Amino acid sequence: MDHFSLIKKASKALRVTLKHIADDTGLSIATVSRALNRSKRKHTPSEEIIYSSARKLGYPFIGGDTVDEDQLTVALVTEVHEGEFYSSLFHGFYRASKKTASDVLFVNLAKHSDDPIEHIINLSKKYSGICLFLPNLDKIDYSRLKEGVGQYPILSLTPMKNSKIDTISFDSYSGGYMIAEYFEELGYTKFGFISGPPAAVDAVFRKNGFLDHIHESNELELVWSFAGDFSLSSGKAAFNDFKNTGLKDIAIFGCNDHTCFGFMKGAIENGYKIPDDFIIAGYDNLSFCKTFTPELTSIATDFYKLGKKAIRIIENMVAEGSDSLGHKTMLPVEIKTRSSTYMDG
Amino acid sequence: MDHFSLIKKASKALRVTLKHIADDTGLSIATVSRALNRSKRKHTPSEEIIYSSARKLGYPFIGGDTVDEDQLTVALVTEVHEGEFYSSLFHGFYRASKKTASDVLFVNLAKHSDDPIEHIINLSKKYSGICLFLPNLDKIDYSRLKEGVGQYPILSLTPMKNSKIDTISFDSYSGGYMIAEYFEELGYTKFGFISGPPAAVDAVFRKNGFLDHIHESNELELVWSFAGDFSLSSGKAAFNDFKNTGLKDIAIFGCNDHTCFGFMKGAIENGYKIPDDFIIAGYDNLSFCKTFTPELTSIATDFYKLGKKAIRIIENMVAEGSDSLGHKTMLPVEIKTRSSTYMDG
DNA sequence: CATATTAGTGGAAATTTTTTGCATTTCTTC
DNA sequence: GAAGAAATGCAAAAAATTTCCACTAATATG
Repeated sequence: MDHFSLIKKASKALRVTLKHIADDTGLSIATVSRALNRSKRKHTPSEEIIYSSARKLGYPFIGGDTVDEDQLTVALVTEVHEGEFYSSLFHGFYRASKKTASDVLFVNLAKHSDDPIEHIINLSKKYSGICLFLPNLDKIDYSRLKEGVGQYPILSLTPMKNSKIDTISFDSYSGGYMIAEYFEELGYTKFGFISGPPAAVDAVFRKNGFLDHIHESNELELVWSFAGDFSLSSGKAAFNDFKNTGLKDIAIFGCNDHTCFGFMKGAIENGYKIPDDFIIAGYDNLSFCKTFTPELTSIATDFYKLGKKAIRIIENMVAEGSDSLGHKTMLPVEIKTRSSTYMDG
Repeated sequence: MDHFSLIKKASKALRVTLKHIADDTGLSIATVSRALNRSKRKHTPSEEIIYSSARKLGYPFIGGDTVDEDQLTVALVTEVHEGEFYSSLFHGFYRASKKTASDVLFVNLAKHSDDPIEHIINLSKKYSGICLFLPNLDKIDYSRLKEGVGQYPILSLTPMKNSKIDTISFDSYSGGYMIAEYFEELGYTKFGFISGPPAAVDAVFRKNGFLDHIHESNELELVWSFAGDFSLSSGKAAFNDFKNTGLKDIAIFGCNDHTCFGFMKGAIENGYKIPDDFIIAGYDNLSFCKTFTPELTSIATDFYKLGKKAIRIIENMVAEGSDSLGHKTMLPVEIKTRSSTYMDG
């Protein structure tokens, strides 16, 4: 079973029996039993009514998705949002599940749900392991979760400072660092930076990596920075700020691609030439990096590898009976250099 | 319950009982029963082993996701792929599920699965209704499906010619038509067109709508067309073809946004000015339409409305006990005009 | 038109599964 | 090493499911 699911609330688990269905449909228990156990559906009126009632009441012995023995089922718990990111995440895990013994089931958790933590704890009864991508959870949530699931394979895909739960994420720090190194190799000494929302731990790591490399060298200097929020419009705002400084020959790192697109859009509309007037690199390697003119240099993250590694970690936890104790796994990222940072030809 | 799920194979449903778990764990049936029925988990070694075995074997009475009475659960069956489209689709249905009495569960179906049709038929036992987005299914598949589920609420989101299953989709024909009308209003008489893959029925409708409006008027003329495949690179190829014609002052409709981005990219690299040298409009209204320079005029589809309408249709089918008989529902689309088709300021 | 034939159904017995009472064992703590 | 707490297994009790059998209604047959 590889599910994608989102469950709302867990009311008290009163077991549904054939008697309930019989009462609900007005038929006898015997009839209900027979209808549900027929190997081939007959689609008679009674059968339709029985199935419909069984679904409504949640009778457990319907739907033939029996689990393969020795196959783990890992739940990837997220909130669905718009944007390329979620498709990439799901698709990466989905591909990974085909290459591993385990299956992945996508559980969408409603943010405003009565009690998301309680809900995740319930999921732990059903699935062999859980991967969480829920950037909105705070430390208290994670503590409750850890308390609730006990020794259980659980893994967060959101880097958390000082978390008691194992995390796996991309090595954002190195990503930022690589950008700075690359800018230095190209001969730039004046650097600029557009930050993301301070609450996004991941964005802060990107920033730290970038700035740390600058500070390691006396030749390199951060001459401009702007507080963005990951959005296209904040990229545009960043450009307007940048324009007023009159700076040129500067290498800019925007901490995600969207911000860079906004910045470049503003620049092009104001007659700037990229990479002549400045060079710029982003983070995420969205498919649009190759669409934009100039094509945007960016840090690529591989969601297939993330999925594979996450599943492997869960599998190991299950096999060894070991616990999630706050280990951090970082996945390498890759720089994709394109024409936003060098001349064509 | 609002699930997102993908199920692989359905082996013969041998019912899992406490005895199986007891045999598997080496504990007694009584111990297993007690462990599974405790209101609060204790996370003792035995309990962990019991839960793990229960999960592995697929014991049904675990995981407290009891279904709300009178609430329908609709399964949206897709294959997960990369790209903004799937996030938008999932997010649209997800938002819609919050506004309706029903819940949506996303089922990802492996294309290469042993027998996807058999699998969907099994899903029909479990869920109140099914929405399919599986463009790869052929007419035979749909017939088998219809045969297998009998009178059951099922709905396809892929337009099919002559399908026996109800379909709901965006009004692609009108989308193409609107583009041609809009081009005419702007005063253009020479039109160009880049098609999509012929297998994509939806793309063919877009084309038909566009061409039909051209043919309705004696003033309008299709002076150039190119066979694309929805990809960025086919858009670039289209531009190279277009360049050789030397045409100017032409209004081009690319049957999806990606193709247009490729076309515009090629044009800009060759020193063309948009919208001065030609105007262009796409289809899908991807978020990147606003990012590109010039911003791309496009046909917007509203996935929230699609989800809401699809759920309503399923709800009606359930309420009236009516059948899926090949009705077609078209959802209006909207044109978003941007600077790829008119001057700024 | 009466009479086989067939499919569907409910009652109740038979069977299976789950829960619970109770004695025993195991583990922990002082 | 003993007392108390927790966990376990056995077996009885309870609950749930399946099966047997008789009955009914609809359809087909002579």
